[in-house]
Parts: sequence; structure tokens; C-alpha cells
Amino acid sequence: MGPEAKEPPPTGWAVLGLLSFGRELSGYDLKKWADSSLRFFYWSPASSQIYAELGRLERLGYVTSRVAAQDDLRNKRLFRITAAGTNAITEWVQHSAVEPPVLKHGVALRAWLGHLADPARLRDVVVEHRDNVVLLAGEAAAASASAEAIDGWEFPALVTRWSQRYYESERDLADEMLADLDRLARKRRHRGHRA
Amino acid sequence: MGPEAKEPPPTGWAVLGLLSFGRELSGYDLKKWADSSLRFFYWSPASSQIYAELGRLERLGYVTSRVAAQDDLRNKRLFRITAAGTNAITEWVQHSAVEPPVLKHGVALRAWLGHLADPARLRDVVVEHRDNVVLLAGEAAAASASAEAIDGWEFPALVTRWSQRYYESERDLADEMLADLDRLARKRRHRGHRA
DNA sequence: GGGAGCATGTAACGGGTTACATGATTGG
DNA sequence: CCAATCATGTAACCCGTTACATGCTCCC
Repeated sequence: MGPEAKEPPPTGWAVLGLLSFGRELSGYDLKKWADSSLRFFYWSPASSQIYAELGRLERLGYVTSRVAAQDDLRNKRLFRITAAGTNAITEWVQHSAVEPPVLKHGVALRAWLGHLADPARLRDVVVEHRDNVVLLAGEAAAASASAEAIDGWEFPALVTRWSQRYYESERDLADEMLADLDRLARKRRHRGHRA
Repeated sequence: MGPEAKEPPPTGWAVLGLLSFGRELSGYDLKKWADSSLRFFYWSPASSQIYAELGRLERLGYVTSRVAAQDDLRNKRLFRITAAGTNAITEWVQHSAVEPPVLKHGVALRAWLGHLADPARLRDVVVEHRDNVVLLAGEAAAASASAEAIDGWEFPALVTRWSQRYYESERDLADEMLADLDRLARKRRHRGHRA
């Protein structure tokens, strides 16, 4: 009723997007699902924020909720997207301005400041990063395998495939950075830098 | 004097990092430099925040400032890193926990929700993204060319090279996504989805 | 004269996080 | 019995953004 009719922030759309597959889900379910899919390409919001976004979406009329009693007496609140919600997110997907991807790459930042670091230590940082992205590539591969098995999930499967490739190329980029770093260290040693 | 001795946030380190090359710079200079280098791999903070971080860094004793009168009577405040600041950021580069890179990829999110979109429109979104990253790759290439020309800037040059490769592989990933999208659209058309 | 760039901030807001509170159920 | 998981939130905090204020100079 108040003037609280404003567009959700990106995270709100992401949450509504999870519901746009038609299933009735709890905040807890949404958090888990975000952790296992969104996080590859769009980070996973804290659960407290998922609940906050659900509240906002409900005020906007984009979702409805009902409290469901389970077998075990525990209660959960289940959310379902409304027709208005489907319209809104369809509009968003197709016509909202596409923000440029946000990248905050702490490893690149550290390498940029490589003049401050011991070469071996800097190398370790990059190697650690490489290990991480290899792990992520594997997880994305597993996620796309399970998505491919489900009918109607072609797009999630497509994007997890994309994610897998993304992390594989992050791995290759890390390898090239390591090679560059080594080259640079050799050159500096010969020239007698940092005596 | 109060208990306001806390570690800066990532952006603070980034700003201090810009100063770690030893030059004496104004907030305005820092903003411009961030726009032309940091933004490729670590986004560029708003100028208001740069000033805020400079204030914090000064309170921490990591930078000092002096007001410099210029030829034209205009004043500017110039900042210089201190020995304590150099120590602190060196420590940060080498020993702080490396946060996983943050990726918020709006295009991937929209593709993930492809079931909501008109295939042609979704394709346009990806193509627009592809154009953007091609542009960025070019800008990164230019930036690394100028960094390579400066002695002592080997690490920035290395990272802008990395950035260039990064955006080139984003381009390739976009192409593969387009191919996947087309394949999917063909399959759906044959099967008569979305009547 | 006027707009663009230089230069430095302040104020208000909001998005998002961490930490915490609560309580029930399941399984070792 | 105790830890883990399920499940839902509140409170405090802070990072970062946008919008705005101010004023100067350079150049068309």
C-alpha cells in the first residue's frame, strides 16, 4: 500500500528466477539451490538476504507463500511465483539493461602488485588459485551432468557448461600467468633487481 | 586516537596499491588511474569512496598528504605512501587470505533463465555482451602496450596482458554459448516446444 | 558566455554480510 | 547425548553507490 513498489535489486531477480521454474520452494531450498547452481556465475546470497528478498517479492505480488506443515510437525513456508512475477521476470530477462559482468579478481590484484612480493610467494598464490578453479570446473561439470538429465532444464545445463569452460579457461590463464611470472623472475635475477 | 585501527576493506588495499608505486598522487589522479587499469580485473571505485579510503589510510598512518598549490592557484591534496603503508600492503599481498574471485555475470544469469525469453532476443543479449568484451580486450591490449613501455611496470603489464587474454576467452565463451543457444533453438523448433 | 575538465568532498541511502537467536528432528 | 541438519528469521554493521555542493580554469 505504501510507496514501496520498487524494482528488486539483481539478487531479487535471481531469487525470482529460481522460482520461475515453477516449483514451490522454501527459503532454505532456495539457498541450497543457489549454492549449487547460481554460485558458479552469479555468487550465492546469504540466507538472510534470500528471506529479505522473498519478503520484498511478496510485497510486490511476484510470489505468494503458504505455510506447509510437514510429516514431522516442523513448519516451512513455501513460495511460488505468481503470473505477475512471471511477467516481471520475463520482462527483466528480455528488456532490462545488461550490466557489464562484475569481476573482482584478488589474485590479479596481487599480481599487479607483484613488485612488493617475494616471487616464490606470489607464485604460490597463483598456484592456489589454479587449484581452486580446477575444483570449480569439476563441480560445474558435475552440475551440468545433473542438469542435462532433467527435461526442461536445457538452459541451466547450457550455463553450467559455460561455467565449466569458464573455469577451465581461468585455469589456462593461471598457467600462462605462471609462465609470465617465471619469465619475469628470471629476467630480474639476471639483471640483478631487488638486491 | 580512538579505537579506529582496523584493516581497510579490499578497496582500501587497492588504493594503497596504486600508491605503492611510489608516486605522489591526488584523489583525482587515483580515480583516473583506477579507471584505466584496475577496472579490467578489479572494478573501479567511485571517487567519493577513493577519498573516503584515503582518509582511512591516513588515519592508519599508511599514507601522508600535503596540500600542493599549483601554478594556477588551484589546490590539490597529494598523497604518498609511508613506510608503514608499504609494510602493510606488502604483508597483505603476500599473506592475506585470497578471496575467491567474485563473478556476477548478468548475461549468464539471463541465459540460465532462457526458458523465459524469446530465443532471438536472448541471442541479441549475448551478442551485445560479445561486442563489449571484444572492446575491453582491445582496451586491455592498449593498456598493456603502454605499461610495457615503462620501466618498473612489468607486473602491471603482466596483468593487463592477463586481462586481455581474459576478455578474449570471454569472447570465445560467448561464441560457444551462441552456438549452444542455436543448437537448442533448432532442437526445440523440431520438437515443437512452446507452441 | 558557457561547457568541459579539474578537484574535493558530504549526505543519504541501500544492498549485502556476519553474527546471533531459536527450536525441532535425525542419526551416530 | 550430542552434533549435524532443517528451518526461519532479526539486528547491527559497513561497504559502496548516487546525487549533490562547490568553485576554479581553460578553451571555444
